[in-house]
Amino acid sequence: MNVKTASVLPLGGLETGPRERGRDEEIYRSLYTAIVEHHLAPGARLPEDALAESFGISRTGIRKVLQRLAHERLIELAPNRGATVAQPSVQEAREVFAARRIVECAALTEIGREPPPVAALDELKRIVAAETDAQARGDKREAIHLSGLFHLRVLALADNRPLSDFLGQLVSRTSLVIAMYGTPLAAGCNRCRHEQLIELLAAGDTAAAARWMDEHLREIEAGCAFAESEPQATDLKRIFAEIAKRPRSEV
Amino acid sequence: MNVKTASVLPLGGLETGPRERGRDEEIYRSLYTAIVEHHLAPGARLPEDALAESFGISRTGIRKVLQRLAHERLIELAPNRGATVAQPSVQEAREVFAARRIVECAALTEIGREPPPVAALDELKRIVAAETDAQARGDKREAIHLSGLFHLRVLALADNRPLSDFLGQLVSRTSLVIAMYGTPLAAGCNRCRHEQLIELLAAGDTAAAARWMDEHLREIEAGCAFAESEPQATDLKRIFAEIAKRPRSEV
DNA sequence: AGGCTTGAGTTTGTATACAAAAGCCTTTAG
DNA sequence: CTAAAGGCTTTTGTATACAAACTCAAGCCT
Repeated sequence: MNVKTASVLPLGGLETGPRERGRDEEIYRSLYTAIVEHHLAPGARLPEDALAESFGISRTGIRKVLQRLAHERLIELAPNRGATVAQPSVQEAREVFAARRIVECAALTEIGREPPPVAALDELKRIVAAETDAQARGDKREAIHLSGLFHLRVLALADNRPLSDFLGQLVSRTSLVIAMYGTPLAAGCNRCRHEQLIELLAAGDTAAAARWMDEHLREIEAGCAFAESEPQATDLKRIFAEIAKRPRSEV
Repeated sequence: MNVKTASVLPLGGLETGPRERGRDEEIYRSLYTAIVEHHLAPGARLPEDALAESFGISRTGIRKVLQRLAHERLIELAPNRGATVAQPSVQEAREVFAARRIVECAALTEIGREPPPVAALDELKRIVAAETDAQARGDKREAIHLSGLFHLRVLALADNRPLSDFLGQLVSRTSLVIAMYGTPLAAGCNRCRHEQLIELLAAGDTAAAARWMDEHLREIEAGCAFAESEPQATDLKRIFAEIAKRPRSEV
């Protein structure tokens, strides 16, 4: 989609800007990934200077990205205090799950009674397969990512952009909630489950699909141990260097 | 809520910054109001220079506000082209209505079976009364504003912050849709309708309330004539001067 | 005569500089 | 030895300057 030039340059790049457009989109992507994949723990401070240096641009560019993340509630922006990775409270966590139940279930009952196109179902099957594979390899991060992607692609069946964007936010925040309150075993039981939903969708039984989704989300929520967590120090440069060199699973 | 100092200063203020916090919140509010109350037509250009001069701050502060509005999809931010008031396409308009149906109806069925607290119902009645009054005076802008507020306060019964924020965005965008496609008579039939919903809520009949809401939103959508509209030139300074001196209805 | 190119003027993109606020550490007095 | 106060450092807030990109229009070439 974007240019994806060879911007893995020495990171201490001499020239001020490689002039490729979508540079800040790339920076946003890096920070986003770092947060939802738990490379940055909730509560971690994000000083503008450090970020600017890490990405080789000035604070001006960083602030734009930070404000976008703040609007998506992935970070918190306190006046004169700067940015920190958001730490959703227990109440916020429950509200995120409640919102997901409402949106995802309602959208599922709204989609037409006839089964979705086979191409869409095939894509869902591919995601589940990749999810199975990731779990077999013990790659927890990829598994969480693919689980979120599955929910997103299911909602895409409703063909409603505002709703899809909103669920994207909720899925991201769910990732934060799991970072704070999630138990390791909670993410494990998704595999078989997601396959069940595909079957219900293929059969065109939207009512059953909605009921299934409600139960599924309640199980995930129940798998969280809502207790407090503590912040931890992080070194930003190492984290982003690792993210940059990782292969990217298609969005 | 915020300090609300006497910041109606001569507008050509000599000192660089009055130092009151919430200054850009106030600027955001002005722009937001100008857009949703149709003082700024869809497609109107919003040059940073002109806005900066109008509000007496530099472009830096304006850009922050502009990015927030862009994220809420009230304006569109084209690279190297600047900001314009969003012009939702017909498809986007329909998606906004569809999203509202899904969210508002589902939230209504989710709220507890017992009737809401009397204080909440009283507030809704007050809003409807103000709405009736505004329509009697022929104050179309206030009527639209109060109609949106009514929907927002109804959803507040679900007590879910993410959902409320999302509906806030959808209501704003509905205002834009009406600016582009709305027929003058469409907004007129809301009065009696809103009273009906209060009765259903008071009776605790959430299923009927959800059905009512679905039909209500479909009627509003049906009241729109989905055809094209043309941009128009605007003088920013006069618009914001008028908004600043207008009395503000709460929230 | 029409389309393409080139130029000025305008608007946005980005960096940097400076000022204000918050945090932290030292120092001092009780 | 503790606690409060003061300055010092770090970090953010804001403006401004300069560079790049786009718009629009006039002129030139085909």
